[in-house]
Amino acid sequence: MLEEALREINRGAAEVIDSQRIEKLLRAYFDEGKTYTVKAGFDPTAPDLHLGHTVLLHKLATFQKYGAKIQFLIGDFTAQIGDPTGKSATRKTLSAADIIDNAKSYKEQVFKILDESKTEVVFNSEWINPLGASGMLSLTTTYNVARMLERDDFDKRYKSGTSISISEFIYPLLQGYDSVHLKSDVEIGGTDQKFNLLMGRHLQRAYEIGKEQSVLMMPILEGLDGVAKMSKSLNNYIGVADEPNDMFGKILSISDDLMWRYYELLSTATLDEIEVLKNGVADGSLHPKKVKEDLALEITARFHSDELAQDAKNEFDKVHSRNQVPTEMPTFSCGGSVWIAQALVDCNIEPSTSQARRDIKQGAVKINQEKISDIQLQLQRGEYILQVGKRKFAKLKVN
RNA sequence: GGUGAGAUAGUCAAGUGGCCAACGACGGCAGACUGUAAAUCUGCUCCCUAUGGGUUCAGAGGUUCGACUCCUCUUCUCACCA
Repeated sequence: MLEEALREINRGAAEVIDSQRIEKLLRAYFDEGKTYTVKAGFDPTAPDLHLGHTVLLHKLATFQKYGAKIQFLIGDFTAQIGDPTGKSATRKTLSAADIIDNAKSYKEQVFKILDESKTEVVFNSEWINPLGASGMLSLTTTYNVARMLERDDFDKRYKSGTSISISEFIYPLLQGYDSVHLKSDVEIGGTDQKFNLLMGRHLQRAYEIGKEQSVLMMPILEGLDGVAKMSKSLNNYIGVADEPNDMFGKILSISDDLMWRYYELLSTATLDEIEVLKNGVADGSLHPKKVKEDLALEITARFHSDELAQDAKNEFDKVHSRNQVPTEMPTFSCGGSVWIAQALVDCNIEPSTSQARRDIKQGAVKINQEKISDIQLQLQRGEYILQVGKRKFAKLKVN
């Protein structure tokens, strides 16, 4: 039991600092039922979560399974500064109203993964505000500029003469101070957070609270391309708010290699179960597509429902395996006869008539399932199902 | 503050008076093959009812029959010096 817990907790982790302490905490839980605390901080600046963000949530859920109380920290105070991690320029600050809004949408999503009864949601302004000038001052005496500048991002900016505001030096200190106040036993975060996470240990020592948190770092999840990190700006993400059909389709489109990565970091299947799947695929008794479908179903169901996930799968099979037309698609109408290229643009499935022409030439455009090749084609009165490529559909009524 | 280098399509990066809507790479889209896989191969990749036209190469002027390429100023980036 203890061994299994350890394996699941270390699953996918990039680095663990002071894992012996984690083992002790688990032992105390199994032997005496003692609980412990695991902290994870979230910056309420990004309200639209994607699966990359949920990697940490899953890890927290695993901890909950093994006796942890989660301190889900919303960095409402620190968000006013902006985490300098990985940034090459000073961030602009957020208004208090924005922060509250973002925090709210966070909570709606988070409990699809976490057990609410074992989670405490806390805001760090609660203890940072009362700190006052003197509290802040004594916090700054625990560290020095030279060591702060050891950080890669600060170092680069310093050397290149890019501005670093003093408040950005304060950020890691405050994040670390959160751990002092919360007396966290463990803190988890992404590998990019290493410096800030270690600051928690440093400050817990400096403030002599009698423990030093263990730190568990999770890797940054790769996006749909399997190479770059998942991010909205790279448009290789799966948003937790994506429609079931999109979510299912996106997951099924990842490569088989990446699928295992997603299993490791995003599935609730145990390591043993995953091992069985891997062996099955390796010896040919399991089709990789089936395995991927199960993953897509699991994840889609988590953010929607079993039923909607199943619907998404059926829809997917219909459109892609049986080459039929989707049940629902955006519908447009227009009057008179329409030039096909213009119609495709009007239905939002082509960005320009130039692009539409190219696609028609390449045989990528279908009307009512029939490939067309005539660029000059005029659509007369009637109802048409327009299709570009494999996944762009629209219905057009010409009156 | 001084000197030098540079700003080109989604990104990187050629082009240094006409052959440039602009080489190439990546990305993206599409086709073939499939499991909507991945890998691979092929085509396309500013806009416009198009064997033609229009707007582009940081911005504003200028030289020229003609400029992304030359000149002037502006803005911004980078390197070295102080």
